[in-house]
Amino acid sequence: MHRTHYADQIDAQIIGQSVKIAGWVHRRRDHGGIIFLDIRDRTGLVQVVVEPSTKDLFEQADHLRPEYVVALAGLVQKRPPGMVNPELRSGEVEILPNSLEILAEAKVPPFSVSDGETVDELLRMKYRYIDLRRQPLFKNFELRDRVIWSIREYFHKHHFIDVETPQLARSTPEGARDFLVPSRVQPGSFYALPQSPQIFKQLLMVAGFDRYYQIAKVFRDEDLRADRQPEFTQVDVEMAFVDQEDVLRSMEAMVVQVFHEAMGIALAPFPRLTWDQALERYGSDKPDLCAGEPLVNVSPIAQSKKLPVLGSSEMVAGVVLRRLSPSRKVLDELVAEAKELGAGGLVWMVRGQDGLRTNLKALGESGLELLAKAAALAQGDALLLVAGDKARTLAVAGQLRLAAARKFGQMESGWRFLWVTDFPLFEWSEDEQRITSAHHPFTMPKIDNWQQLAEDPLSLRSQAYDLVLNGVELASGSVRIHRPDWQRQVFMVLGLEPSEIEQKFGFMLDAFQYGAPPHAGIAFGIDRLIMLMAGAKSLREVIAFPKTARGIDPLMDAPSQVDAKQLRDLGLRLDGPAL
RNA sequence: GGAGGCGUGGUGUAGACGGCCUAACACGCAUGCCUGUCACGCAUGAGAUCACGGGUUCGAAUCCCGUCGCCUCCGCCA
Repeated sequence: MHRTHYADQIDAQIIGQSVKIAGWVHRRRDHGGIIFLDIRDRTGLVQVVVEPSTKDLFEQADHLRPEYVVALAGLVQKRPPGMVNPELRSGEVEILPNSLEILAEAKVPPFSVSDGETVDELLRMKYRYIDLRRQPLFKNFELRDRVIWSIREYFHKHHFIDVETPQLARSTPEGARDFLVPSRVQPGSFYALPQSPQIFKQLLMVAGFDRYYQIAKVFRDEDLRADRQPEFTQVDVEMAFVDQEDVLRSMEAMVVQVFHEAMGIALAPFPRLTWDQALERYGSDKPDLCAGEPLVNVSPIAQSKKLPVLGSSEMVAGVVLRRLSPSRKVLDELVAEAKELGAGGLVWMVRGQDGLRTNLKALGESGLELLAKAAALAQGDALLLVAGDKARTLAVAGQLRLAAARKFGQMESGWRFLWVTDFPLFEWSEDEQRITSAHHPFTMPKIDNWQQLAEDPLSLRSQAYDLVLNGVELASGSVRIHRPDWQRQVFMVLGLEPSEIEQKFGFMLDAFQYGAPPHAGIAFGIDRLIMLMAGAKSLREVIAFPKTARGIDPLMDAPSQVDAKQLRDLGLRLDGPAL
């Protein structure tokens, strides 16, 4: 072994001991007559002093450069009085070496490991192994490890069984675009990389596994975002003989444990909203509770009092700004922002020292007072009103609420979890001109009898639920359909032909005929959770080797072209601009 | 597919009003000096087709057009 101690184990406790350490040269401070080396390993730094009396060592130390890999043995000694560095965990001591071995030399790195300077992200990704040496990035992976460890511990403790499911699966309709893998053995056929282990885990329930979890890599061939990578990791869970309440409770307990164990944070119980409530109050199905109070629905007042302009709208939703006394200029900016978000306009009112100011005088004294009262406007408060059809108005008001909170620096910090339940079962796809599943086609409807399903499918709610943290969707799940006849009915509503159902889902319906227990599950986007816990702005900060916004891995230079023989083996011929 | 931002030595930035740019500053790098530093200090030096291509102009890092790359957002993401 090259090492007996890590840097963070070198401290005043072991003064006088001989130790061996190994790591990278972080910095060298050469005073001519004496050389200081900061040796770095993943735990931190330790200072090494090389004195000219040890001539060989001194000459070697003279040759060292940043990022050289070294191993050295020496004596831990107390630093001279006044020379303590309180910034370092090992700052009370230093190592006086008696041997020093250069294990590897290093080119000057393309960017500094030690200075913490912001570096172009493409360069960081190309030299990811160097970026990962930098403390801020490495810390994210320590956190990630603690989180994953805690998750596994929770599931193991609660009798869940970790099962791996195939990465080479079949393409299924619905959902995101699949990554396809051509089969050599079956020319002309393709596997699909899983968008989730959904069907497999349901089959495991049929198999009687009862409680399953997996930390699973999943793949979606869609455009990337700061919080979306083409491959990412899910904590995938499924439980048999449970209802929605059981899943929510168990998963909430899991998240509470993770925050406690990985970060020492005690979370409050998670509030819950139905999907309808979330939309009505926050204009979003993933409300950010950090962004101040809910929207105010003043439609009833506007309509019953037949207020000018607003009274004829289906929905009038208000964003309340407390104690900001916004200036005319700021209000004009908000009007512009609202229009950018898709509002026809924005009505504002501010309660100043001498009454209510507004950009819609037609409301009159009494109209203004009514609205101001509904929003409980005190002096300095402002109310921003968006009006129009319900869906659009709520969406715009919801975004305006977030934009305003950010603009005025009123985003609270904290961990504001929220369960959103009772999602719609279906939605109408304008694109495809057909009904699609809001969650996925295996979701149990919230209905009293199955006659309802075909009557007005778009009005139905489902036993589906999301976990939201600070406005970010963290997990999504549902109670599943476990009866083949019910499942068939849902497929029919989705417009699948019976032959198509047999071909694409026959195996699943078949399985359900052999005794399928009622079951429910959920999947967490674990990268997103860790991103939020780490305070990072992008998933790339918590994934070791991520891809750029255009799906490129600049380190390996993937994806790449392949040679003709590979294509021939697969029975593929390229067509189009790639050639 | 669409919109916006950015691209200047190895790194981070300044320069953007066209001529003061023969491109500046900090860090890094090289060489030398220095026995208590910890972002060591001091001195000297090397290092840039100003992303690429075209245009306007007597003259372009700077203005215009196009291309490429990175980032953000919309679409897309059951």
